[in-house]
Amino acid sequence: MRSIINPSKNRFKVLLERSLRKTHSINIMCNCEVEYKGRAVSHLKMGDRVVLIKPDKTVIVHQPSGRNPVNWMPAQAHIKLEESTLKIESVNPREFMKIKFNHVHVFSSSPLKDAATLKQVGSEADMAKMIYDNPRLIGEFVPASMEEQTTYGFIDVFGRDYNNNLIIIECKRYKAGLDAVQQLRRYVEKIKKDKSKEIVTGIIAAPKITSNAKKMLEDWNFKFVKIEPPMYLVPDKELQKRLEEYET
Amino acid sequence: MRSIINPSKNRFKVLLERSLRKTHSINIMCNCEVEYKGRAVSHLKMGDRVVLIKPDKTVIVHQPSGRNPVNWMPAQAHIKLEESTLKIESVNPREFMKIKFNHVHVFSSSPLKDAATLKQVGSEADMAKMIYDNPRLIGEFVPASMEEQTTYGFIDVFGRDYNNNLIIIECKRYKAGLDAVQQLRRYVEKIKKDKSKEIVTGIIAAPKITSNAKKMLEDWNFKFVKIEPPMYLVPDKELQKRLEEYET
DNA sequence: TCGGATAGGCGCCCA
DNA sequence: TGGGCGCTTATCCGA
Repeated sequence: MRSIINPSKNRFKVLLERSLRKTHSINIMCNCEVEYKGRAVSHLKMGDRVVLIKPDKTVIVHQPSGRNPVNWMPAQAHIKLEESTLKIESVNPREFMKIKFNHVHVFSSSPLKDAATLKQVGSEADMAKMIYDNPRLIGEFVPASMEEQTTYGFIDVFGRDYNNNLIIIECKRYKAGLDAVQQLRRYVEKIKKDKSKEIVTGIIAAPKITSNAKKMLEDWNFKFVKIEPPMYLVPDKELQKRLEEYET
Repeated sequence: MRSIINPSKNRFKVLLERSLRKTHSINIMCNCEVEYKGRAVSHLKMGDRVVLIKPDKTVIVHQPSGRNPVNWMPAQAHIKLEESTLKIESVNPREFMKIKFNHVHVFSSSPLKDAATLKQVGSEADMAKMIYDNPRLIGEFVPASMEEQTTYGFIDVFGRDYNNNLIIIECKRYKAGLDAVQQLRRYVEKIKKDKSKEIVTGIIAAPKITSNAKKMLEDWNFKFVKIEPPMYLVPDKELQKRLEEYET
């Protein structure tokens, strides 16, 4: 575990090499320039950033605002330190990134251990399962299978109405757009053709749908069923109260 | 600028409060637990992580591997420190995240300043522009407009063949899949209807296309034209020149 | 704000 | 490995 403020260039190099060798997680607050070439080409001029290097060799560069990194390299890249100019170069078969450090404000590293995995509820798959287990949510629906395979994609929930006509349900955890309707349409057409059925009902199950998607849905005689994903927390009284407490 | 190894809980709290007040960028290597509730619900048990807090109040939690954060809160959230148990809670109108710190390995913060914005070449828009400026890439094509508007979406490049029939081009910077073909299909159908044209040619312009997308393309009598996005792994000098051009 | 679409998207799962 | 697709996607841009 190490943390150094304003290390000299030599010192920084030694620290970085040691931390990489020990596969520590590394955080560098610095002024730097970044160059990327591979799936696109980019250049980022001088500025202060946070550079994160993980034991798996993931490199992530964050500017002081925003949720997403401005530059990065995926895991398994090869990291090389350039002797003279205080650069690191991360390379994999299809791309590379160079970081040129002008000044290191803070260097810190630590041998982080983490065996935990995120437990999460509220995904589209959870939604599909909820519908499968509670077909009444859809109405006249007898579920048959989940994750039905088509060469044109996976059908979320598959079943029949009480007249034995096929029903295909596409779930969206938030708001269904044109792409969702197109997806559904692809499945419906594929199934109609493969199983030689005349009547196949397409249903979008989502908490919301965009205006245009609704229009397209109607053009194609599909249906929209408003369903909230399980555990989806809508802005509610409790949260509002909590917020008000903090707005002081 | 500050960096502290293994701060006591009280010390950590004081440091964090000061850094937040000064709107520094903050890095915390720690053992923690994370709870999230909002667009989904999640829990992450004890483990070592890197917590990044930016001046815009973005909070990002990274495990020691992988490119993506395991938990996060977008900018503009309200951050609160809980007195007794060494937690921070980040709240916005629709979600909140709690981080409970069991131990802080390293705390560091620094007033990072960064005015630079990423200059990048090789986007889909760059591709569309390239085609618009060099219609021969497509063949028999007279470009008419870029970013043509439909209620059902934006057409990348729009034009005509030598017989004055309409051509719609959908660009993809990497590999075109089923969704790309569906997108194209949506535009073609819309234009056919709106302009009462019989013949509208749909073209996918991309470096690659998936096998299934190719099949669907053929079903719909669309065409695939193999085109690389501009600046996709070109030599250094040229890149430098090109980047400079784009920066003007 | 809504709606549509891209992203160096990432990451997961399944054939 | 390729293909399809969800994601607390984020982010941008236009109406």
